[in-house]
Amino acid sequence: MAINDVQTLFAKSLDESSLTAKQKAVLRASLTLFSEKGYDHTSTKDIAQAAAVSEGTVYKQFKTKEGILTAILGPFVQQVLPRIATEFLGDVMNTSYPDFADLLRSIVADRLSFALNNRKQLRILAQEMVANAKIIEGFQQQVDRVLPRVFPVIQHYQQQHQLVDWEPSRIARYMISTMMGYVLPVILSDTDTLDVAKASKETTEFLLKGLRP
Amino acid sequence: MAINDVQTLFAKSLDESSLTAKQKAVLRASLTLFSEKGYDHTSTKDIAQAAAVSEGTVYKQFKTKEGILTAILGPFVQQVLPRIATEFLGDVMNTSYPDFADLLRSIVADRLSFALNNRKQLRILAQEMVANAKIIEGFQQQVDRVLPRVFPVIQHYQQQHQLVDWEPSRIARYMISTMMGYVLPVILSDTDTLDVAKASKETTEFLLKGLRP
Amino acid sequence: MAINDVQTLFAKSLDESSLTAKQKAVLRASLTLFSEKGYDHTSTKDIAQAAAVSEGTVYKQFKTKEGILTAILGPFVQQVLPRIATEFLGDVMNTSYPDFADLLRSIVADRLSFALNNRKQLRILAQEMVANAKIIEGFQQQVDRVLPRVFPVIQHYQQQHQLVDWEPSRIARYMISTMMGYVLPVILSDTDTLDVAKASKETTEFLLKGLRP
Amino acid sequence: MAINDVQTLFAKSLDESSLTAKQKAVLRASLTLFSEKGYDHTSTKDIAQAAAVSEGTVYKQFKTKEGILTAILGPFVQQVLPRIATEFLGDVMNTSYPDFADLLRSIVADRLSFALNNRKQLRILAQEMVANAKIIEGFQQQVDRVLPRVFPVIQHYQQQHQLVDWEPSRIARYMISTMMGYVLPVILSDTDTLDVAKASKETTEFLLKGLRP
DNA sequence: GATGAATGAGTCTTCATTCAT
DNA sequence: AATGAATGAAGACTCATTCAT
Repeated sequence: MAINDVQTLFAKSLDESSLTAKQKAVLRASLTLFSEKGYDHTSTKDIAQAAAVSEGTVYKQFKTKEGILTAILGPFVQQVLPRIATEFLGDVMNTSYPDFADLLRSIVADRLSFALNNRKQLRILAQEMVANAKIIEGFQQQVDRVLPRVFPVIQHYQQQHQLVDWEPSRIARYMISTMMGYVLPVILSDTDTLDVAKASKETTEFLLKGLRP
Repeated sequence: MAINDVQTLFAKSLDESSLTAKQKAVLRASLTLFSEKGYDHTSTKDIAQAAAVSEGTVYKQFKTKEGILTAILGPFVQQVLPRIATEFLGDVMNTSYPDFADLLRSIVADRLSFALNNRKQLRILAQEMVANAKIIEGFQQQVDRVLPRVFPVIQHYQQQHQLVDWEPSRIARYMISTMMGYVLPVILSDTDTLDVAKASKETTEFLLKGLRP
Repeated sequence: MAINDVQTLFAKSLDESSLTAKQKAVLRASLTLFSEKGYDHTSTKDIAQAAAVSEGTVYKQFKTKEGILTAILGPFVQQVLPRIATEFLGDVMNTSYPDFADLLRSIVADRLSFALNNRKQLRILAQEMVANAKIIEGFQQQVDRVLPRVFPVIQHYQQQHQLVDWEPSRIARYMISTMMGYVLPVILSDTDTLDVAKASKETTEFLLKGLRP
Repeated sequence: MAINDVQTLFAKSLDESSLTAKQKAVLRASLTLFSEKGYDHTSTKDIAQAAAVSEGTVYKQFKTKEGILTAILGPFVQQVLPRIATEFLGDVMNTSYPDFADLLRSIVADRLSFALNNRKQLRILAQEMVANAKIIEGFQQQVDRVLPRVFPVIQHYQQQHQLVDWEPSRIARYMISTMMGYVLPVILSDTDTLDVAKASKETTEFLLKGLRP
């Protein structure tokens, strides 16, 4: 399953990296603080204290404060995101669901779980995307690279008359929008929790209705 | 039409307010700078310069920097938003569209235009909602107050078998999500422009399919 | 009696002055605020509000903030103080108390009352003397001018063997010190009140013992 | 002798404290500047420059500007003052002067020296006491705690008919007042210097006369 | 590698003072 | 005479970043 891969990949980038225990602590503390108080409102002093480390240590590996953000978001955006996309597409292709309904069910459940498991990073990502024009462009580029690879899949089901004959980008938009409708509130307010099973079922039900020919 | 009212209302709150020409310049400059660089990355010195005004003047009316934000977002969230909601519901009720399709077309076109016309404020609102736990709560409260008033309308069309028999909140969620799918990218990246007519048509088409019984 | 003269003199400087009602209000408000929060911690805005007057009005008569202080302390130090000293000496000389004890009783009662009646000004005076090297010099000059005129009186009683044969300045020092011992606590903490009658009696009793030949 | 202890104690609190050389420079510079220009008229920039240190360094140890004041006055009021009082009383009790005259001579010489050696701090203390209601209360509390411990000593000499039969608090008041009469002018105007030997002699002479039965 | 003292530019905010109306 | 909007120079404080130990 892709889900586990996501976590594994991200965990790996922490373990494989030539980071000392203290520097990992810095990253972990930063992840929490950034998602709680936002990047701008987190001082390097805060991070050092939360990581039980001196401020000097914070700057040993990550030359700047933005370096920490990059260390958290960079792999997420530039590696983890595309790679899981590829794997995921491989999954889809290999399994080659005969039914679009089955594919949709798989996609939705997978993505919702992913979002739930990576709430903190996604929250930081959202914060930075909204505050930082540069980040949003980087994200846009990744999306633009990944999305077209999904189009053939969509077209495949359109040819089999299982999907309405709209532009693939439009269909992708609705899929993403509808999932976001469940995910965004959870990311923004840490209070609510998401019943993934129910949400997946509802999302699939609506999308199947709305996207059938 | 509600659209014009929105603009009028907001324009009024600038004109009616006991603000000097210079103070209005402060507000206008802040609106632009906040939406461009974000609230945190805009210094009061920036604002003063952009408004061609001294820093002292900035603080004459708006006691604090946050006061400026409140002056921009406050009316938007606490007055404009609810008021247009009420007016809008009045519109809907009075006109009493016999067809849900007509209602939907009206809603979608209206909301998309509103979003487009208030891009900057919405961008700031998004920034603050993501960065500021308090703002998101205030927004949530407004939503919680307005949304239930829409439910009867939904139920009305359900009884007439024009709408699928799901919970009103779920139906509202999909309507909002789908519209957000068009609006969010425009808000976040000021580059793209939205073809409201086309977007309205597409949104309506999809929602009608997905929400019919 | 000298006491009333003091008040009269000070009141006169308010009434006689070519000040409008509003400007007098400024002076009254300043007197209160300065004595409560100190000169430095009182802003001209505070004064304007407390006097129910615009900031512009504050500056109409008193060109600067220090001008207000001068308007309050100036007459007190440069006119009122010396003048009452003169009058008082005239009193003493004219009445020509045969007994030093009678003179002392008169002096002490008079000065303690004066201090009590002018608490606020004295408090401000104390604040400024301690904070401001210039003020203390001005005060010192006045003291140096007034004090020598008291010496003959002291010497008179020394020649009559009613007063110990110390330097007049030393005798004056003890008289002032002892009275200050009662007055200072009252000035510094507005809470206590002084039983002038009792204090006068005690002070006189001690000084007579300590200063007799 | 208590005198040396005073200096030692205060010097210790500088040396023992975990302060860098630079931080001590900050404290020294502040002590001078505060006593010269007053707390309010000394900016943190002034302090930094006088200490040949960056403003950041000033704030490293002393979180706020008031923190510097506390670092200077705090130990003085809360530790040094009471401790020397205790030690001093120990001195008095142990030595158990048979003659009140001897005790008085000892007290007066000791206190006058102390005042002279701590001019700067006392000047700042005076400034703050007059400007700051809180400081004066803290000081009052210390006085209220220390003074009653002196009363038994006074009563002891009263029983031996060496001291007039007034309330101990009244006797203490005159002792303090008379000493203050010599000390205050020196503290307020840094120009004069005090001939401690002469002042002690005079003070004792007057008090003995004034306080004998 | 790790520390934390040191830096200094930058931030929000206050305030005495001026001036057009 | 009176107003209060406007000014801009400080002021206290923060923070990312560097460097000697």
